[in-house]
Amino acid sequence: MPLHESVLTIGGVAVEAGVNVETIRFYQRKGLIREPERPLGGIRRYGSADVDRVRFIKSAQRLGFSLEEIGQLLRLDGGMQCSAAAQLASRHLVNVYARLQDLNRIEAALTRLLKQCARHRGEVACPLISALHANTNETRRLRQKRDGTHSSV
Amino acid sequence: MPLHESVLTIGGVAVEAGVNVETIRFYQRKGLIREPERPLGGIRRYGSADVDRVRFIKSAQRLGFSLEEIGQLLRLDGGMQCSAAAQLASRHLVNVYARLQDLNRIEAALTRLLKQCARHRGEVACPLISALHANTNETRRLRQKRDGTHSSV
DNA sequence: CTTATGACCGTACCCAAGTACGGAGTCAAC
DNA sequence: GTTGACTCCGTACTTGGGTACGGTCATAAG
Repeated sequence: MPLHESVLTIGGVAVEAGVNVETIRFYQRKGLIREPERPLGGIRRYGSADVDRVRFIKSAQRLGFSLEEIGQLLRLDGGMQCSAAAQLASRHLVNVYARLQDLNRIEAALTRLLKQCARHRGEVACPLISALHANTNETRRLRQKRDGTHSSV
Repeated sequence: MPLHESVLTIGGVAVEAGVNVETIRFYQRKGLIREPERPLGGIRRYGSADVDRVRFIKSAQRLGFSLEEIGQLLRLDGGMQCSAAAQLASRHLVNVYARLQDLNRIEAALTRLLKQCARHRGEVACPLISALHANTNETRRLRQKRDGTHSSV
């Protein structure tokens, strides 16, 4: 692995990293990746470090980090700021737990409704749809007690 | 429950349904809720059916349906089209499962990384960050075999 | 009668994470 | 020495789900 083998064009980086050229430009505008010097009137050249950086971003995105958060991680990188990175990650983990809980509730509700739907097929009104309506009434009843308007499913 | 008690203003509907006035207008523009006749030069009046409809939309959103899908559900409503609604819901359920799987993987990855981070505190490079880098290499290796560019975390 | 609050309406703006476009310049191959 | 592919750059557009603004009208209370 030679140091600083600046040999790729932006299109090459895009192919290597599996993203669109425009995406790379976009990341540059966001300050997430560097913009190499341009040999007067020439074309910018990139190295494998740049490709890695794009891949880093994509990996972090798969972990659910936003570009904003990824920017923070990148600023920490290199300085082995373990505790800062860990803090970021655990803050993010809290989010993940919340979304997980939401989705589990949604999954349970949908599954239950679908079962009811299958049982009552053809009779009366669709349980799925009336459940959505029923829910609205439940919300109303709830609102009369404590007014916070954040009923759950 | 009187039929057609058109007594609320748009602001009243908004309060009753716990949403912003602008949100109601927005739903009207999207064709999700009706726009009552306007008594020449007067103010539109709404009934509790309209409030229910907004609540229906919000309930369905909590189940993760998009406004597009909700529009379909609303068009089914009233006609006890159970199987069509069920089909919509089960298609949606597939999405939910996929997202759930993603989130579970993310949760596992983050937890593992955080543990490593805690163990190696202060030594060498941050495991969290270097794990993301390592991942980029894994991606590269994968890409050489089958080119689909959808590596998992 | 006046004033305040709210309805009406169109349009513009917000966020994130890109994608698309168009004109000009560069580079390599044939 | 020209063609074709690619780069550069700025700007505008996209999607989803709204929110905000600003001017004009309507309605109710005092």
